[in-house]
Formats: sequence, C-alpha cells, structure tokens
Amino acid sequence: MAKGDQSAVRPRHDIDSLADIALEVFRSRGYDATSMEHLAAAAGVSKAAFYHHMTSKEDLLARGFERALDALFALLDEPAAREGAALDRFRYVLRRVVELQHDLLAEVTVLLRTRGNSPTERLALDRRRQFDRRIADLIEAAQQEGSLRADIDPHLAARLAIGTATSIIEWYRPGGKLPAARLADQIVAMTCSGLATHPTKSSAVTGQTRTAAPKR
Amino acid sequence: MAKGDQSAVRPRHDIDSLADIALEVFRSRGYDATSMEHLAAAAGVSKAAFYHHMTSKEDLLARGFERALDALFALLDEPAAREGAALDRFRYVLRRVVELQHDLLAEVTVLLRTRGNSPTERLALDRRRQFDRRIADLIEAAQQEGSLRADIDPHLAARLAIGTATSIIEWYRPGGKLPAARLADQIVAMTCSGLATHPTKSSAVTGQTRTAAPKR
DNA sequence: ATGTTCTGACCGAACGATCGGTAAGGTCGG
DNA sequence: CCGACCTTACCGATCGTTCGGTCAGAACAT
Repeated sequence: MAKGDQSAVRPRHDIDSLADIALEVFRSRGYDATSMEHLAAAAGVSKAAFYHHMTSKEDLLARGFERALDALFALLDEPAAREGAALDRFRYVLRRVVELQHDLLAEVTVLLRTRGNSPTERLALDRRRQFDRRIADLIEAAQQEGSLRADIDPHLAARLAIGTATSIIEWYRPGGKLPAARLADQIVAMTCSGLATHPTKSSAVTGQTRTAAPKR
Repeated sequence: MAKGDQSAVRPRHDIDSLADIALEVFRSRGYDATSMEHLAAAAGVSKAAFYHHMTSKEDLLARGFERALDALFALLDEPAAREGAALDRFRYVLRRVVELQHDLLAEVTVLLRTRGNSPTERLALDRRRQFDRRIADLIEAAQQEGSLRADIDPHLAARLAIGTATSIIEWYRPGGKLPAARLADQIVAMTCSGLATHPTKSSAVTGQTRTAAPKR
C-alpha cells in the first residue's frame, strides 16, 4: 500500500520522458559532443536534478539502443514479415524500417551512428549486425524464389538496401512535407525497381568488369 | 631535392602524414570521442610533439573536410561528368563517388558523420549540401531526357542515391575481398535498375508457383 | 484545522579525472 | 653553435558524477 497511488501530481519528470529529451539531443549533437549540462538545459532543470531521476549518461544511451533494436526485431516478427512470398516480405520489412525511423528517429539515429567505443555500444552493434543478417536471409530467399536478381551477393544487397533506407536519418524530419508512408513507397520502389525508366544494361559504363548479365 | 628524399631519417612526421593518422582515428572512434592523447599514441609520439607539427584538433578535422569536399567537387568537373547523356553522367558520378570513398575513406566518413556543432563543421555541411544539389540537377536532366523515372522528386532521388553510395562507409574497408570497382558496379546497377528481376509494379502477389523450399 | 514529520524534486557547489593546449628544456644532426 | 624535434610537466577549463542541503507538498496524529 501507499505505493501506486493515483494522484501523482508531483513527478514532473520520469526516466522515460528524460530519455526522450536526452536522445533527441544525442541525435542532433551526437552522443560524445553532448554534455550533461546540455541535457539538463534541454529538460529545464539542473544537472543534479537530472541525476536525481537517472543513473548515468551511458544508461540513457543504452535505453535508446534498446528501444531501437527491440522495435527492429519486433518488426521481423509481424505476420506480414513472416508469411508469404519472400519478395513481399522483403518489401514489407523495408517499408516498416522506414516507418520505424519516423516513429523512433532519435533512437535509430543514435544507434546507427555509434562507433563501438564502449561495451554498451559494442553490444548494440552486435545486435544490429544480427538484424542485417536477417535481411540478408530474406533477400537470399527471394533470390531463390526468382523474384530478386541473383547476381548480387545477398549480404551486399542487404547492406545496400538497409543503407538506402537508413540514410534518410540524415535529412528526414517528422512533420515535414513528405509523409513517412509516401517516403516508404518511394524507397521500396527505388530499391526494387531502380531509378531508371526501363531496364538499362548494367555493364554500360564499366570497361572490363564482368558482372553477370541480367537474366532475360 | 630535400623533399621526397628516400633517406629522410629525421622528419618522421609532417602535417599531412599526421592528418592521415588523425583522420583514421577520427573515422574509427568519431571526432568527439577522440582525444589528443589518442592521436599522439597513434602517431607514436607525445602529445606535445604532435602539437609541434600542427595547430589544433579542429584544424585536422578541417583538413579532412577539405580533402573530401575538394575531391567530390573535382569529380564533377571530370569530362565524363560534364559531357554526354545525363544518365551516363549520373552513372559515372555515382561510380566515382564510390571509388572516392575507397581512396579517401577516413575523410569522407568524417565529413558524413559531422553534426555541425562548430562553424567549421557547419561550413563543411553547407558545401556538402551544394554537392547534393548538383546531383539533383543531374537527375533532373536525366528525367527530362526520359532516361530516369520522373515520378520521384529529383532532390529525393539524389539523396537516396547518394545515401546508398555513402552508406558503404559503415562496413566497407579497402583491402577487403570486394574490389572497389566491383562494388561500384553493383551500386550503380542497383540504383538504376533495382534489385528485382523484372519490373514489379505494385505489390504483385506472385504467389506460390515457385515455392521451392526455402533452404536453410 | 493545526502542527509535525516525512518524502521526493530540486539546486549550488564541488569532486577527481580528463580535456585541448602550452612552457621549458633536453637531444641530436648539421 | 643552431634549429628541428622530442620530452616531462603542467595549465585552466570542462567533463561526468556526487554531496549536502532547501523547499513544497502529502501523510498523519492530534
């Protein structure tokens, strides 16, 4: 008793809302360039007050990693990502990755920009690589079904597709003119069909490199 | 003489070689997470000795920005980037951007990861945006020539294409198994033609005809 | 209703460590 | 000797973090 009372008028800040604030500052300044003074100022409290609610700067980072990675893996477990033709599953996952960056822009950005300087960061990078591997598996399956070209290594294709989708963190801002759903459309379209109007020979520019000619 | 001599026993370090070292450390640790002690250790000298040859940490960063940006804009002035069909020029530039990241991986990485926290960084970001605009112009020209699809905004297409090409800094390392020329092939191919085997219009429900068991 | 007590939110000040950068002085080839 | 190059030792500033203490309000006994 005397614990989960209803009228909690007092708590102006809790861990989660402070993490929201901190991760947004991490996103815009970078984790290492952000001081606790920056975070406190963004929350409108003193540095000491900030520490009253949480334990350490690195813990805030870890929370961001966890949010982003949990969401990424959760997305792989959605029905549309598990059932159906591999191509459709790939397109769905790609689209959801874009949408996830709309919902968790700060968290995903912080995750993508980490360099692995601490055990916490290295752990996050490990989990991230596992995600990439899942995408590569998806692409490989689509290749075997004949719906994705087989002349590109699935791991490379996965990195490029994910790289295309995640590169939007550099400029995309929720609330702008371009809705996330439309952006996702165009990214899926470009990744699968390319920018060209009609299938161009992929060996037009190169002199000597022999990539396998596109089937049919 | 007295410049590129082979018997240079004394001058073990000059500004350019120290910048090489520093930028590589910046690349792997991130600029803000790198201390002057890290740089000195990487060069094998004391921190003070490092300062004997250069002026400030930020100057090293600025040198990296300049190297990368000068190379990027120089690439736009190459004949193959100025003459011919817009599609070919676009493909050429895309390929050269990939090759440039092979030659100047550290510089390009540092440029791409900067957050604009200082005037130096903001200046670099400005020049970088100008480069993106040049790519958008190229794409718009190709759209008007009918060789690139016109249903994607040229600025968005430029960002995605550049984003795809530059995303390789996250994993590509010179000297690995994949040669830069081959990687450039596949990036150009994917960007222009996409990953799919044949033009998928909408989410085609190409169902279960080819359900070869997804091995593994 | 009043006075007491307790608790959580908060602050100013300061901790030790490390930051980028400097001073003063050695070493060594010419 | 000079001057390029390197060292140890150190500077003030700032880092992430902690501490002692204040204050408003909920809880409780009266």
